Amino acid sequence: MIRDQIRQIVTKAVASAQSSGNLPQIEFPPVEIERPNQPDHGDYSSNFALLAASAIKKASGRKANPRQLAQSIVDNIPADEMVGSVELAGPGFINFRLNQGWLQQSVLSIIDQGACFGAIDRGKGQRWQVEYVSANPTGPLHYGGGRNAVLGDALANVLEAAGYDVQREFYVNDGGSQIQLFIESLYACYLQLCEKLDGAPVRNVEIPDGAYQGAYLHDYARLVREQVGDRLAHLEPAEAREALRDIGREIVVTDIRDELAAMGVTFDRWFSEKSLYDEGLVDRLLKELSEKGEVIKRDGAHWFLASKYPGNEKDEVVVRSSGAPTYFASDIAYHYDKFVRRRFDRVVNVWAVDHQGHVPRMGAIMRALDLDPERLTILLYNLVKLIREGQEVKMSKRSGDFLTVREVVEEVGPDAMRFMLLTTSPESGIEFDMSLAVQRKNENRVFYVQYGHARICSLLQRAADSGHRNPEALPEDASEVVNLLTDPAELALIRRMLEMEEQIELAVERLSPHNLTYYAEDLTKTFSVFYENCQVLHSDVPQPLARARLLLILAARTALSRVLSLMGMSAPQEM
RNA sequence: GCGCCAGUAGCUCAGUGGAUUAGAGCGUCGCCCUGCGGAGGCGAAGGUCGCAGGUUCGAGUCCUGCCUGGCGCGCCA
Repeated sequence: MIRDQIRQIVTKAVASAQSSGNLPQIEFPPVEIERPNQPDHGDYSSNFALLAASAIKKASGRKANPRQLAQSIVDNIPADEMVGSVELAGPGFINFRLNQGWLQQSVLSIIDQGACFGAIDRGKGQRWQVEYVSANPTGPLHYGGGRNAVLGDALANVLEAAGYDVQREFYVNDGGSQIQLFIESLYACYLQLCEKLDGAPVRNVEIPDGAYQGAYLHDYARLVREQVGDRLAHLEPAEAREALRDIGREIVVTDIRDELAAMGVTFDRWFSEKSLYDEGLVDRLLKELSEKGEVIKRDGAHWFLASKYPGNEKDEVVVRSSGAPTYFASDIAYHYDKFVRRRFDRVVNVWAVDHQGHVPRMGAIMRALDLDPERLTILLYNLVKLIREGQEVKMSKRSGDFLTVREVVEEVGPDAMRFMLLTTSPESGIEFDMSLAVQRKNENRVFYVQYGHARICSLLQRAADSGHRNPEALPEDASEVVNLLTDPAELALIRRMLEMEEQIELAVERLSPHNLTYYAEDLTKTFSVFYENCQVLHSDVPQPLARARLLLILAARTALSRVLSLMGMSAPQEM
């Protein structure tokens, strides 16, 4: 990465300045390289001399002049093909400018990297898991789950680009009371349907409090009937429910899977909570934790003594006095499975902010299992407010009448949905304006970016039609040709594209890929300026320059489609 | 009451490894089409970065207190 290389250069220069006696032999803070806001300040800049001055003052009590320190560092920076100039500026900043020839050649490197452009090796093959969505399998996804899906998926993409070995997982809560309630609700619905259509026996099934009652249940009931006819209506209720458990689970999980697939989100594994009970892992771990004194019996229930761990104020029930385990019991087994059995180095769980209360106790689980809590990160995201025609779209949760992910995707399209739900940092709320998302106008940022890509494709197509050879098969003189790219707009575009690695690193470092949406816009904007200033296919443009510019826009297409794919969006050839 | 998060331009939001003059998009007001997709480009106006202290040579960024809004504090998930 460019910034790392600059950091290396400065670090080495500091070391040689120290050994030649121009800098004192004290412990200096690590060299930081930043990107200045002002173009005048170069492409990269280091404030090291300012930090060094205060370090010297602290160590020796002597005042040091940061400008002089900077000068002795600059004096020790050797020539480098990547660096065009090194300047000393202001109170002691060291500003770097990239070499023009090096920038020009990097166009070829971008084309060469293709779909992998910007990949870095930060992860070094570490095994990470991103667990996201994990909505209760009791109905279609609430639109809010769309943000979870987009965030988790983009995060997984960006982690892969940064060299991590990533597994994407959906945890299916099919072991608890909610799925039970769902099955009973579905059973009641199914009985009504069979009674009506098949004249099946009338059964008075008790519908429990809080039963699910959304309209989708009727659709599911129809699916059940298509599969097994009215057979279940003739069984004893207990038997029927047992049979319906698997069928109902399969129907709802398939529904959720299809919804997510419609927005381009897929998983490597759908992990069943129930399987943790079936194989006895939950019981085993509860027993072990009891033996270790982490779980005790009190007031008829079994409690995990979370309060002895930092950040936890209360203990947590793992088995109710009724004998039914809570979700917390399976959470213990689930995380044991993730870290001990499957040996993930790190796990990120993506949760909506209303689950924030559970975060501390996850840390307690990790400690109780003798695992480093740092290996588990809970990524919380804020809620989504849907706006349509300037009005908030109100939901009635009581009747199960809410907008689903599927409906939002159908209304605005998967790309607009993904982009919009990715634009803010996770901890900020989102006002998702659906009316805006469908507008084919420039105030819609999604269209702006995709339009840029389509424009590039159109240009390349025109070039091919007018007899230019395909620039993707790099001509032999390519490295000479790109030296013709000297227009400020051309160089600005190259610089912008070269930010890709840093953007990927940033998204990974903060575990929040929203910066990609801004980068995509900047990239598109920089291309548009080039497009406005520099003709490609025009009789006035000499052949060699036209060829150079075709290589440049091919690189731009590579970069733009890369960032779109990291966000999980399509890169349309035409619109 | 306690905890977490947010408060930056008219609107929606970036920026939170402290650093040279605080950004973008939209909106508003001006420009630019006998040129590759005008779904574009250029420019202007617009901000005491919630308030008050503190640390620092330097704070939107770190610390403390307060105000406002959202969320969370069950043998629910």
